[in-house]
Formats: sequence, structure tokens, C-alpha cells
Amino acid sequence: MKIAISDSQLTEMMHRAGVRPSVQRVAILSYVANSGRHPTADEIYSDLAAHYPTLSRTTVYNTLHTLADAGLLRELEIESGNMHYDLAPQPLHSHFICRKCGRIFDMTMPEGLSSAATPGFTIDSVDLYFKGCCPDCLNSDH
Amino acid sequence: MKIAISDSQLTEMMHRAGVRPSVQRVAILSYVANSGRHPTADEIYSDLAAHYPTLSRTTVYNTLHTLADAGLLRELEIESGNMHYDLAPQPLHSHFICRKCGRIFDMTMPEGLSSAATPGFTIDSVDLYFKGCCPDCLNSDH
DNA sequence: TAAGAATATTGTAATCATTACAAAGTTATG
DNA sequence: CATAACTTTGTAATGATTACAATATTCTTA
Repeated sequence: MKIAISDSQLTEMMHRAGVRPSVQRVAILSYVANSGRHPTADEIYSDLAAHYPTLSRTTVYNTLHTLADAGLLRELEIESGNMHYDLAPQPLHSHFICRKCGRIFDMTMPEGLSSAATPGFTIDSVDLYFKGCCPDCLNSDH
Repeated sequence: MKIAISDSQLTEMMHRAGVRPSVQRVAILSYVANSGRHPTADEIYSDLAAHYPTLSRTTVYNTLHTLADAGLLRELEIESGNMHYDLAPQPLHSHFICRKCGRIFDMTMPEGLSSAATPGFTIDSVDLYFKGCCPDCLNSDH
């Protein structure tokens, strides 16, 4: 996996967010940031357990919550029964999940979505999810 | 609960959708259609079990899937760990969930959202979710 | 730098929504 | 009416997530 965001950058982000950058936390944040995907807790655990043999599933869950609460990760509820994670501090975008292969893709985010909300409601997050078939699966289909 | 959509209307909808309108299915669809909320499987089961003592939780789950597959219900993945259900054949709208009281509200749906998707992707559903604080909770807060 | 306090990690056991499955019941069709 | 197709039911399993308590690590400050 190509490292697009270095551990020192991530450590710095964690400091600014008030989260102590333990080895495990940096590893988990780095995994999400650099996986090029939108992994689940279990994918993160399985892949990192090879490198960090003492890593616990509970730590992965704890850490994901901590990082999400700190605003460093974004939780994607795009697939029922499996929370997916995405690095938060990047241009706001929407997500597409392929019903066939299950992969999640980034899409652009239209402007001014919040105006769809009724006045009187305070909005602190907006999630836009598309579902359908990705180009790869459309091709391998016919 | 005020009945806005009659059982005969729902039965007719089920016929058109190719779903056999059993007693249980009509009861479940009617519950979702007329609850004024966006209930979970468990809420549906708990409330209907009083009227239909032999009703099984499995039937509720089976039926919700059947109705969703037939396009009569829409599944809302707005709250992690709890699928919520909404009547599908009504004007497309988005949803807001209050982080405090957990209630789900209907909001309008902006036009042309699909244009946010990258070309080459086939979109068959669009979900827009807002999270925040509802007016009631904002008031009882201060 | 050592001691004590605060915080993080770990492993196991529980929880809880959902699904699998097989038996029993119901409805449609010929 | 008989048979096949479909639906409902209850129980048992699954699987993601959480609770909890013990251990380990890090921070503070004397």
C-alpha cells in the first residue's frame, strides 16, 4: 500500500485533535488513511494483526470511536451491518457502494445540500450515499 | 394511530407489485405506512404482537425484506445497528435523525443529486441523511 | 528519576439485531 | 379434492459490536 499520508502527519493531526498518538492509534488511522478503501473494523483488525500480533479487536473498536469522536475519521453507514471508515479531514464527498462487488467509491458532493433541511433543525453532518453497479461489474456482466 | 392509507389501498399496491397480501404482510405494511414514524423491525414486531399474538419476529423480518424487494418499502440505514423502514411510493425525500431523541424526520430532497456520481456508474438508489438536533430537543436543552 | 494518577490496551464474555433452517400451516391450481 | 407452491412460525445460530475488569503504558510532578 502506497503511503500517501505519513505517520508524522497523522501524529500531528492527532495532537491537534487532542488524541494521544499511541502506536496502535497511529497504525489504525494510517491504515484507514492509506488503504485506498473504506475498511470495516474487522478488515482493519485482520490486516493489522499480522504486523501487531498483540493487537486486540477491542482496541480497534475503541480507537475507531475515539478517532471518530475527535473528528479524524468519518463513519459510513452505507452497508447495513458493517460500519465503514473514511479519513475525515479531506474535501467533503459522497459515497457510492456497488451492490455487486461491495466496493465503496468516492463521488463528489453537491453544494448547498443543507438547504434541504427544514428550518429549525441544527445539522451537524450530511451523508449522501449512492447504490448501484460500478463500471467494472457492469463490464464483467453483460 | 390515524389511518391515512387503508388496507385495501395497500392490498392493491401489493397486488400490483406481485406480493401476495397475507394478513401479516398487510398488517406490517400498514403499520409502516401509518405509524407516522420510521419504525425498526423490533418496534413493528412489539406493537403488532399485541394484535396478532401468533406473529413471529421472523415473519416481520421476512416480510420487510419481501416488501423492500418489491419496492413497497424503503430501508433507511440512518442509525447504525438498526434498520428503519419507510413507505417507498411517496415523493422522494431525505431524512434527518436527531442525535438526542433518535427520532427520524422527513426532509425535502434536492433535485439532480445523481449528477454528483461519476460517469460510468449505474445508480439505482440515492439516500441523503442529515444528523443533528431537532427543534424539540434544542428547546428542552438551553 | 521514581511514585502515583490517568489513560490505553487486551482478552473474555455478553449483547442484540438479524439470519438460517426445518416443521407446520395456508393458499392456489388443476 | 389433491398436490404443489408459498407463507408463517419457533428455535437455534451468526456475527458485529460492546461491557468489563485486569494489565500495561504514559504522563505528571515532586
